[in-house]
Amino acid sequence: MTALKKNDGTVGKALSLLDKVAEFGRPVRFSELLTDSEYPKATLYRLLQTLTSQGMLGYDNERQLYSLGVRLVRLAHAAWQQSSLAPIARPLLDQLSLKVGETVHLGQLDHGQVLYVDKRNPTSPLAMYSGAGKIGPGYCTGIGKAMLAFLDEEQRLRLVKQQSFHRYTETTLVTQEMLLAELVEIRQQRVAFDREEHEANIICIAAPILSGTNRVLGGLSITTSTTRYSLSQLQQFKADLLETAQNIGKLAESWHFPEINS
Amino acid sequence: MTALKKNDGTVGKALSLLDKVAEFGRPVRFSELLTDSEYPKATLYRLLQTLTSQGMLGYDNERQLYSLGVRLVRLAHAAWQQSSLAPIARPLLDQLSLKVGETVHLGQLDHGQVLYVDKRNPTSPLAMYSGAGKIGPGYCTGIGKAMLAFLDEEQRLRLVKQQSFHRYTETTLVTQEMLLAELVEIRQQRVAFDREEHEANIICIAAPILSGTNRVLGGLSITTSTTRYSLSQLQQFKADLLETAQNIGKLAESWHFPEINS
DNA sequence: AACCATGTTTCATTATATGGAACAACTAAA
DNA sequence: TTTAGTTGTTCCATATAATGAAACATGGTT
Repeated sequence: MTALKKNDGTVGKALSLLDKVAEFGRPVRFSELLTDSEYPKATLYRLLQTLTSQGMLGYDNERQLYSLGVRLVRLAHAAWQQSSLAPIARPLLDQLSLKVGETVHLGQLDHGQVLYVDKRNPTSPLAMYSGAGKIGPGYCTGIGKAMLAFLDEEQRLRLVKQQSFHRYTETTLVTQEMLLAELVEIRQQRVAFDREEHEANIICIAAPILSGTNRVLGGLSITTSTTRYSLSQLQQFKADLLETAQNIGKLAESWHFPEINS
Repeated sequence: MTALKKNDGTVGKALSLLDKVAEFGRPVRFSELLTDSEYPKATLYRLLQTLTSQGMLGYDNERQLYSLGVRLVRLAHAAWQQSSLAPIARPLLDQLSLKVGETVHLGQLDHGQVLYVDKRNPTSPLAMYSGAGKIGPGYCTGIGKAMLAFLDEEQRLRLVKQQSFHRYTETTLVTQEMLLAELVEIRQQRVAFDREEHEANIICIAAPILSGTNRVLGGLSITTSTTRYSLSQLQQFKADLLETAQNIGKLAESWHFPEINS
């Protein structure tokens, strides 16, 4: 699941622990971490101590539970602002969502998966963080396939091999071959569809966001349900979707950072 | 500014680099980091390599710029969900904001500063992340003072000493003594006021969120401007504020984590 | 009182990080 | 074209920090 785990010394080990804690999805005991840890007790213990003292983990003394620390929230705010497409794309997302009246997602590639960095839901405005930071599979979401399709061949093959191919629904693509064939199709059409591949009744149309040099920067999708639109009816959004995606790409491209005074 | 920097070995150094990059607020060059770095070139270089390969930093090859990585956004989503008050408090914030018709903030303590983890703005529903993750000073915000006031004496003194006491406005409390005196008052009244101490024309009433054992879990505030309410009129929110804060505390307390099967 | 599970500390050994200096690659000036 | 000046990358002997087996606490259970 977690892509590469090359050895980056102590720092790598410490950071992998953060993922471990995140995986649990709840505060976790030392012993729980120990059981499926590759490190011996003392080592694990000191790593946790370090991370805790650094504020990357929180520790509840009474209950002896480790959880992800608030420092992460602070850092992520900065990360989101300075290195995601979200701040740039914000007004364009607003516009698109308003125009089509459906849910709009903005995503980026992260280790072959889709990291959602922003979302607009025209019916119910949502509280913050409810969408950003979530991840989804690359091989069975519209944004994921759109981004994979437009990578250069080497990267594309590498990331396709990394996919876990879990069969979520009947239409999920479950082999590398099926996915690769679909990606060819997507490159031709310039849009990807999610045909209830990840969740029943949920469909979407998605496009990649490309830089001037055709590097994949992210992906954009319009999501709806089969009770509202048929797959073929989604085609009607294609023009608006492509236009917005292209505009975001342009904006990101021209986003040269202020003065770099050395 | 950055509170404690005890030596936590290599991991500590690496993490402090993340803060450095975050401080810049924009993608940054190697040489920029080098100039105000306490580490020699080679060391800094390898730390950056490690962090980049770990996805904690992103690197733009063409422009040679480091930025905070997407992995942080993913981790932070988990952190926010599992270790902040926000998910628990969400419905109560909605309720309070709706009832009083003013902006509501939810914050937690982070190294003597206020880390805002959620926010409700009744007039303009905001996009995600626009508020969560931001930090504010502890000594001149309502939530900050409310939380400081209810810490045990040892912690309170320690954190008060850490404050930087910058004079934002005429009413900012700029000495430890003034702040400590104010904190006594706050403990008596059970609410704190921000009397335009951080920003002109912005006032708020705030209360701490306490556990059953009176540990400070966070703080809650109702913010408005002097054009809409006077300071004394803010009193009218006191009952609702205290009730909500208490309910959040209770909820958090009873939030015992599912099964901890070893 | 004896036992067991969980968490913490010690310390000799080993592996890793360190940083001065050399090396590239690229620009700007001579 | 040469020379000097940036900025980024690699080397390698040394110093430092991480390691982990085992001993030690601590608290709960029979």
